[in-house]
Amino acid sequence: MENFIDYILQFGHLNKQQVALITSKAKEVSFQKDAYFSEAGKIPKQVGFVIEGVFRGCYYNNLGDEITRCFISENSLMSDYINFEANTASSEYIQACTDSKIIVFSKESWEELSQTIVGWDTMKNKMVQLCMYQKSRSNPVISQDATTRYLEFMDNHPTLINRIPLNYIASYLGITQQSLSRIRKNIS
Amino acid sequence: MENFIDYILQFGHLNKQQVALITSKAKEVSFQKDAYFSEAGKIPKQVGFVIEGVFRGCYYNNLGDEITRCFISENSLMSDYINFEANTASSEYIQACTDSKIIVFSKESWEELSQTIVGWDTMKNKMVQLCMYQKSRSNPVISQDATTRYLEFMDNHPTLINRIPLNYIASYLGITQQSLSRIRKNIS
DNA sequence: GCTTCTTTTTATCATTTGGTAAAAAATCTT
DNA sequence: AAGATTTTTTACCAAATGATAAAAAGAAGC
Repeated sequence: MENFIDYILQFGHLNKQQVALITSKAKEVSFQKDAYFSEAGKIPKQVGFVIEGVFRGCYYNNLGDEITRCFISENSLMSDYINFEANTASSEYIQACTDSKIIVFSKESWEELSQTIVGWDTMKNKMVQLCMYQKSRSNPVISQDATTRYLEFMDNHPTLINRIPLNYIASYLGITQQSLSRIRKNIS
Repeated sequence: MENFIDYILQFGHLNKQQVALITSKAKEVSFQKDAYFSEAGKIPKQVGFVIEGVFRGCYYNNLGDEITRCFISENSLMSDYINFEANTASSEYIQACTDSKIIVFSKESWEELSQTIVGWDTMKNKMVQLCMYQKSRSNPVISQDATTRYLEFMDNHPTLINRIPLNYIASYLGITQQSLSRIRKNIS
């Protein structure tokens, strides 16, 4: 929980009372590997913050291929935020890649914070926007070849490589698992 | 200007006075083809809204290749918003692909609106977040082959194909201009 | 209309990546 | 420990894309 408080204090100041209020609204939840935090076709009802573990955002294309769009690891906000706000169904899944612990806020709690803490909305929006921005910046670059994308992935996510299956990483990088295996061999 | 008012009214209600205030802060500006709205290394000082024309977000990689990250056409918000808000230098360019007309708000004007119009911040953040979200969704999908990416690009941007140079589109799709030319030939 | 400059296409060959199949290695169950 | 399952690696060949060079087409200036 302290990690989450540290995280939000990056975006503005809060007094002890306010911190206590936020803490009281948060709930710690465990997720087993492969469990879904959010599912395609359902309206996202929660905002999460990853305490321990790794999640991924993914979807299926018209050929049934599974495509990983992003990874979310420790000390990151996790939500299909646009659909969460708009009360609309998501088109993606958010799935635990490992056994995980997260903090969640229900939609009601999340909205109550806006009404009771002056300045929370500003902090919240900075948080959400920075999140979206960073995600867009860490994505693999389509004009680079697969080897370069893999090397940059390891730069951006040095701790992930040994924690999640390589087929997730391959689908994130836009290549087959076999190609990724070949690339790993050629590098080392 | 009406287009911009229609655009913002999607995100909330405003009375006539409020609309008039917003209008008074906006300035219409022309951009010639190739001119920069925003530049790498500089702090973005304006938020724009495209009335007529097409812009692109682009940057240079370590080989000096020019890479197009997005296109921004009529009736869209245009800004390196995170750096605009944070007063930090951008790492990208926003460049006019055609002669264009846009509306701009200076940073001062943009912030005055927050202080004078109740609810503007909420509308503004919805706008910005939806913008970021849509941009991330319309990006070429890295796991698709170049032909599919090109076909989806034409679906997503049917009006762009005849208005902007093909090398911009190629760099957006992550392929060489020669490859794009070959793909176009094979399709038709 | 002619020249110059820019954009787009074509062509050839090397390299990268995908598709398919199978083997090997690692992990999990019992 | 043995068997079953999952994950990762290998191998082979076909297809897609890149690199380089050059030609063709189109646009701009005089």
